[in-house]
Amino acid sequence: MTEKTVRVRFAPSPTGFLHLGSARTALFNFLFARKNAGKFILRIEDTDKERDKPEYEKDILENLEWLGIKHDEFFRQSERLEIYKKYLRELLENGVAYVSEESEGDRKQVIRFKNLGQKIVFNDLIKGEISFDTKELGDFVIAKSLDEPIFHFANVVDDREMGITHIIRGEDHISNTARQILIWQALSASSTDRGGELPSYAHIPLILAPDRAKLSKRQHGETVSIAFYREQGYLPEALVNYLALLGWNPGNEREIFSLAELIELFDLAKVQQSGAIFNVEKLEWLNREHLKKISNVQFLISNEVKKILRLREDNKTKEILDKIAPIVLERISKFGDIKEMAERGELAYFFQAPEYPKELLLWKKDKDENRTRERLIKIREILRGDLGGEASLGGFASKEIKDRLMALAEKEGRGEVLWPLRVALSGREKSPDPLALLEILGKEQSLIRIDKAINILE
RNA sequence: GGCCUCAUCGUCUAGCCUGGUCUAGGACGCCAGGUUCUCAUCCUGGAAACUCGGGUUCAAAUCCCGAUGGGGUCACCA
Repeated sequence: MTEKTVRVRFAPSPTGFLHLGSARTALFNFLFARKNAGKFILRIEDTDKERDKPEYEKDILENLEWLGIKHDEFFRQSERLEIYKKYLRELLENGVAYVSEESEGDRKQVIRFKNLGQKIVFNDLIKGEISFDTKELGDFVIAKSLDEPIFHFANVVDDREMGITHIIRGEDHISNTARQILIWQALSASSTDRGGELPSYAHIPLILAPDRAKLSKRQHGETVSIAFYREQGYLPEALVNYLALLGWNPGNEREIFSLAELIELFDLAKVQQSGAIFNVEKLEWLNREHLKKISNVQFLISNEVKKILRLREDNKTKEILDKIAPIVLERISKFGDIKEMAERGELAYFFQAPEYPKELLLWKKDKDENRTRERLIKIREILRGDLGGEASLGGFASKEIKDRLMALAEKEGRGEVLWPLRVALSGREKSPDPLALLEILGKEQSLIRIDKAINILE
């Protein structure tokens, strides 16, 4: 049996930014095409002169590319008006369509499809058998004029012309399917040049907002657009992974996938039948998982920190950036979180000595200023290498230094020693552990900050 | 409202087709405990679901019917 080459299309209209739902539709089409060694066609359905905007098309193209969803062929309906006109004429000549005089609407004449009102049954790859009685559709409009086809018509003509074998789209199109099949059949009967079997349909469930309604720009704002997540600093691979998992799963418990792995595993039969609520928390988790996987994550984090803190490019800065990148990685789920860290003051102290109130130095279980000061002095002695005259043993923040600090902490109480040390170094009640801080700041800077703390307690 | 469609933890889901192995598994989130002081990470544990009602059957989350509930769609938009 020779199977026809799989050809699928993603057909957005440039009336808005690429949003979560359409991106997932594009993704499923793309995965299906790649999995089956077929072609993925991108077709811009810009037949609505009033609402289409070039910047929306640009946004769709850019974000699809960002996600890694590459098309094999590209079309724009506004450039194919002659083709629709040809078919329109043909249907008119055959009496399948007719020019109708209108009393309502903004045209006095439109082209309507002569609907015989038959029953349409099709087998949806995801939903199963679906049947419609097309009687209630009436003679629907297929074009405003010979030069202005509307969606249903242009869409079907192109699916025929482009040899589409599988139509994978959102289930909000289910009710459009009946009239599109009607048009398809009419075209099949009248045109001589292109035959073509009716494509298979696969209507995928919708992505829902937390209120269970279909995601829409109007109701749910900018959080529905891909660009929004891109700006927040999510990884495209995480978004692709999450979108794929919304309504599809491989049938086992695995959840982390690269695009290549998704292509390998994708199967329409495993697509869900009911809508799925978009959950940012799971996306954030997935993004964290992907952050851990990408090789240049430390470099990217360093750059981001440098940019946000407006740091100079010197060796010392670079050294610190390299050291804090892993620490930042542990605390973010997306690159955008770095900015928030900076705003909360969780970054600046790495690069300049912090200001803090004296009370912060005091550990909750021992608020005595003198004892705290004495402990800091002991810490200073250890760091200087003043204790026992063995300063030459190892470098700064070496195992010896750490062992001594911990020995002191064991003796005096961990919180009693480590808390004031951390505050002295970071000026904050929440930070990485003080030993790590010592390593990042270096001997000189650490001692400056400890001296400062000792002075504050004087 | 008509038509179409769907229904397992709060959320994403496995299991359903080919009934028994399901006292229903995993993940996110949440809660508790642990890991050198705080935070983060990590580890361990925990709470949490088969919408309801009939039927078929020795046996139903799984098959059938109905109810209820959710969603979609009803343009000279796509």
